[in-house]
Amino acid sequence: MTAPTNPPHTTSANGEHLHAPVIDWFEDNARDLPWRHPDAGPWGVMVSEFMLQQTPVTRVLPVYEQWLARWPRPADLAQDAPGEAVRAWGRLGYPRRALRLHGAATAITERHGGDVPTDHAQLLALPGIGEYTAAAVASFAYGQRHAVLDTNVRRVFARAVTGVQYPPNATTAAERKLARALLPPDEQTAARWAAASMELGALVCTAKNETCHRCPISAQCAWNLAGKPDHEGPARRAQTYAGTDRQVRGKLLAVLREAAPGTPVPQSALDRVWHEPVQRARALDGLVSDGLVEPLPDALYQLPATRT
DNA sequence: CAGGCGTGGCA
DNA sequence: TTGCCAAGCCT
Repeated sequence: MTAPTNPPHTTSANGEHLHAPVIDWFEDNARDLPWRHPDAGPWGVMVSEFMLQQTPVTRVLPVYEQWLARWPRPADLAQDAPGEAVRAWGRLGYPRRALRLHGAATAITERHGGDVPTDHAQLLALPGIGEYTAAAVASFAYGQRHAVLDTNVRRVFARAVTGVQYPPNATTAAERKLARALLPPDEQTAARWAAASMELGALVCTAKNETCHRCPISAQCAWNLAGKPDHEGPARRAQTYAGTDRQVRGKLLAVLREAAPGTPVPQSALDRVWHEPVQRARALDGLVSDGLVEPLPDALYQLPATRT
């Protein structure tokens, strides 16, 4: 008994047995995404993170390329009207992200000399950047050691470590604690681990139709070893869309996006997108109060031209 | 902290 | 066809 083998209940405490296989797998299987290129820079990483919030990679790719070509630095975006950001956002969805990205670019220009801040707390203070995005930018763009806990990583941890099919609906303190505990001590390794564990969740350990035979840690996965039991408990509440204000907002904004810059749209054109006047008015009011639409005299509307 | 917030692809 | 899902944030 000279070799100090770990007691079984502590072998996964720090995740050492997971780091190397997942990172090695990542070396061979990472997608070649533009924001992973060195020339993308922190701004490219940040733009990609905004766009990837709840939106699939395939839809982000073309918009990302156009965005970076048009606004290669934060100051370039800050100089333009917020409505131009909303217009360029296209059909990515959740257009308030475009407004917040514009606001973040403005703050970076005014407060950080035009450079994406390196500090997690300063990133977190920017509009549209929450716990996940702050950690992602700090880790992916600057190689720092942070727990990057997105839906992919949460699912990987739920299965590999906790042994359940799906993580809780909302991120828990226990998950954050686990993510920190699993973080490799070395900064550079931690950054690789963050990207690798996320990619594993995106490509192999997916929500549906996971492909465990391609997983580098299937032999150590608690969920797999338990026979992949089905999720217990209430299903995630399905998000409805048809007939909601969200759908009406989307239709209204689509009309305004398609109008040429500097060409306001008459209310009558907006009225055609939805038959029910009360909901239509409520949706338009919501867009205005969100700053996504700017009302003008004479019942005209446009994407926001004034910087705030 | 539960709910609001877009959009499109796929099974 | 309908339901589910996709690198969250904000209030």
